[in-house]
Amino acid sequence: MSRETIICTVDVVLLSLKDAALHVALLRREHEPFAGALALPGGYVRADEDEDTESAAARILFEKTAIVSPYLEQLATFSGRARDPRGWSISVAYYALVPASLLELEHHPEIQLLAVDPLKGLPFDHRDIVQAAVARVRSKSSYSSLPVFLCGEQFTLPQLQAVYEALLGESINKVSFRRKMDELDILEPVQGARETGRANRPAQLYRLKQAYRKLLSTTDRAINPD
Amino acid sequence: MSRETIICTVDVVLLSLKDAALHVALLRREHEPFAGALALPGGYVRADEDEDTESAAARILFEKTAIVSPYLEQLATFSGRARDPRGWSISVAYYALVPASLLELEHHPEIQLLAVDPLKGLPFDHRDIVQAAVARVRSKSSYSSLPVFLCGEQFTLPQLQAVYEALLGESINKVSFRRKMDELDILEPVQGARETGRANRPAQLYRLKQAYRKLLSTTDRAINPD
DNA sequence: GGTGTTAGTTGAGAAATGAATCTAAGTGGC
DNA sequence: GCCACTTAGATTCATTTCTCAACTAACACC
Repeated sequence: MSRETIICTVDVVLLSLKDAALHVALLRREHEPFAGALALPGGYVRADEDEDTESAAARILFEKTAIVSPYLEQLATFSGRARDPRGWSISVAYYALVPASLLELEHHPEIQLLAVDPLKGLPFDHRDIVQAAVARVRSKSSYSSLPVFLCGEQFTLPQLQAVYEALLGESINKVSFRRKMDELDILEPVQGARETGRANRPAQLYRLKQAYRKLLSTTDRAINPD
Repeated sequence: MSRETIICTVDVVLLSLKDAALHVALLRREHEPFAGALALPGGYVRADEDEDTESAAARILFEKTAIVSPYLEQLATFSGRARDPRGWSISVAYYALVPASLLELEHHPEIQLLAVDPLKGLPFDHRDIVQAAVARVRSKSSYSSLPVFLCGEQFTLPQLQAVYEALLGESINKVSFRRKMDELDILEPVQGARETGRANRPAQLYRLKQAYRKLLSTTDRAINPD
């Protein structure tokens, strides 16, 4: 290996909300180092197969979890000698947001969901990577529409507010929240659809407007992490 | 070259303010491809020499321009087949902010400063990278202390406000600006030091508080691009 | 000492925010 | 069928925050 040639990997931080707390999806490693340990899904970037690192991330996430995330964004690149016992390495980290319904245990028995808050015991620098992803998601949550990707296809405003509150760790004023959602102008009511099965007034169901449903290009989003 | 082995480079977007407009520092390429064209300073990451990609960026910036930037932050990683005629490649991009005084032409004759606003004719995907850096700087300018790194060691509040206004492209209310600076609590007046040499009331000189003068760690900043 | 120019502060009016209240729309008890 | 209960969603209004303009301050120059 020439001195300018390097092994490049990607790691994916797959986040979801469970019991009103952020959880990260981890898999048991099959190979050394750290065989048997819980770690982020990751793998090698293949210049001959992958269009770029984002498609490498999507490929690896799908190969390892069979999940196609509606939101996948580049987080940062981690490099150095300390992060892997085998020596200097580089990894482009991505983070993905999926609704809890996509991670139901019966369909994905290999995925372990771990709360991100007291997070410990991860191999490599995966704890740093997860914390970076969590910080980014929480930071963007205060002024963007990011959290809608943690909800399912359709959701009510009270549900969405609860998601924001879980991420930000504080309660939000109902009027302010609805005003902000109105300003963002990214939601549309699902005509005629209301919540069902509760013993009180059912809430209006909303969904992301079509224009925001498909992913923006990676660079657009990586650049304006806000 | 095995299929999982890749050439990894870094590119540095060195930004400064000249004539109230953002400019990017470019160098003439010595080698093919695009020999002779103006391009971002960049080079190979060397696993045997560089601690990580950030120190690679600092090393390359210094080797090519003799500049040590007080602010250097990871921007994003660009990859794919289209960005380099030689084939699939990957580059970790960093951006740096320096005061105009550090770029005076007599000391750096090899550096060409180009306004970032109508930016065209750059090789590779360097235009995308510069635009990403500019978008990031502008975006962070609205709520952070980033722009102080475009000023010199000491500066007055009216000078700093002019820098913010140049970046944001709009005028800022004087009271709001001073209130925000006060809240940020990152500046301290230089005792006894005031602006000199103008025919009116001289302004108080300020500087970044010591705690903010040294760089934070890359990951800290890359994670919270806000 | 007066004048012009820019620094920095003050205060009134406008706008945004947030807590409490009120009305609406369902279910279930009786 | 009517009433009580619960939660959705709108409204009200006090409070805070922002904005603009005017005002005072400090210097150089004439």
